[in-house]
Amino acid sequence: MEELHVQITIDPALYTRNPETTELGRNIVSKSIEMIDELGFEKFTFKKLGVAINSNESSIYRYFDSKHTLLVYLTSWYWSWVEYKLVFSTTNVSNPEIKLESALALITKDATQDSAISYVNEMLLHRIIISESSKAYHTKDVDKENAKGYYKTYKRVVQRISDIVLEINPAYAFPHMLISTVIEGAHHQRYFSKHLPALTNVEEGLNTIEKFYTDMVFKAIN
Amino acid sequence: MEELHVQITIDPALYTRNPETTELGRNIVSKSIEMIDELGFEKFTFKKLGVAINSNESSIYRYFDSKHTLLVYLTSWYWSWVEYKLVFSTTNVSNPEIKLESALALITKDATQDSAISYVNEMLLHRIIISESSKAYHTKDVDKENAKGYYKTYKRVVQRISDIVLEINPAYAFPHMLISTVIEGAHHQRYFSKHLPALTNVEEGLNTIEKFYTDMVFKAIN
DNA sequence: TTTATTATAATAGTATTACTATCATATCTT
DNA sequence: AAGATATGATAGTAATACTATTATAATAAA
Repeated sequence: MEELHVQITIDPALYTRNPETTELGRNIVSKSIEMIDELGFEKFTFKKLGVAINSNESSIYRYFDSKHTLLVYLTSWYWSWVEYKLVFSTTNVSNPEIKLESALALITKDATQDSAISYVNEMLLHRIIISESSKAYHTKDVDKENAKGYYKTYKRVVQRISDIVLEINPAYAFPHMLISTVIEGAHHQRYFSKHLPALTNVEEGLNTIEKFYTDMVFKAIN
Repeated sequence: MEELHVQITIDPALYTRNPETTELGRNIVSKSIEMIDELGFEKFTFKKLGVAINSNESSIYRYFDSKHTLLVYLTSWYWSWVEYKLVFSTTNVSNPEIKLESALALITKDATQDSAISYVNEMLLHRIIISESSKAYHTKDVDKENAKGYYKTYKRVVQRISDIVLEINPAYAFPHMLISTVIEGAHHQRYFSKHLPALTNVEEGLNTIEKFYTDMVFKAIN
């Protein structure tokens, strides 16, 4: 994929100062992605991040009011980016089967190097989504946060792909279930293939995950 | 389900003193299930647990060497219990399709009140599994912990159901992927239906989750 | 029954975390 | 050059996830 002019808009509820607009903000986002990938979310702290970017813990708190909202911000960023690619690859495609196929490829494929936005390493971000993103909504505060719109980009992506499913089969009753199963499933399988291979049947270099879920979806909706 | 004599054996790697064998141990397990369900895993602490059971934080540490291993212990307990029910409901059934159907019902159905073991509230435990269990293996130490056998009960359940799949279709290439997708998917859908309904299509009292995944599995393997 | 063993309780302590508050300084705008 | 705003530095707090030590209570062995 070439250098694209992507406009990724994140809900202001997810930050106190918009990190896109300043050097420090972009450093925070950029380095936090690297560090969460490296340390895992639990061992990642704003203090360590401050040291790593030669800034101060207190300055980071001016952008994000908690470690948790930063994680939600990053997942939201990821889904915005997926949404952008989804729209890009499906508009002007009239055949809904083909649209669905590229949508499924997008959500099940392994991360590829991208450089749509200079300060975000999309490959690392994808890895974070796989190993850490479920922590974003497995909180006691989900309902409150959902009401504030924290997860709406994710929901919108699911909605868009569900709509393609309905174009193919308007009578299909479970499009959202099906698509969220594929999304979460693809993440799990990729995680399992690396860490708990007994739970999967992934073979290197064969696109097993993509094929498995594409097959599953088309069988389910017909 | 009636009162059953269930023998649930947990790997000694998951505790330092076996909680089954003492009153205090059983209290720890019992109350921790209630408290994790109520507070969520993050806000649950050994100190609060100590207060709740009129015991001391330090005493709890003699049974479990961390909050994290307690969670792994509980998930292992859950999978042992599922395994027991699985074996119970599938042995002496010759038709593999029927076996698979009851296996799928077991892993996708809503929690029912059970009382196989007095000090474990299986319904609450099931709720914990749905909202917290993914935190058990989404750690930077997965590989180390997997090597120690922390997740083997879960893997064994997946293996057993995969074997039934292979009885039906010996040529099917992705049984583990399929079954772990169903297990994780069913948990997610149940969580989504409660907290993020835009991601699902569950309707009250219609067994949507069970039907959806049963249909999915049989379509996938044929 | 005394003794030895073991389990539990009580207390204290530690490094770290996830913040908040305050104030000084640097930078940018008007 | 003045005012506004962003950042940095420092300090502080309550809580967390433990560890270590010592005392006491309950149980088992001699």
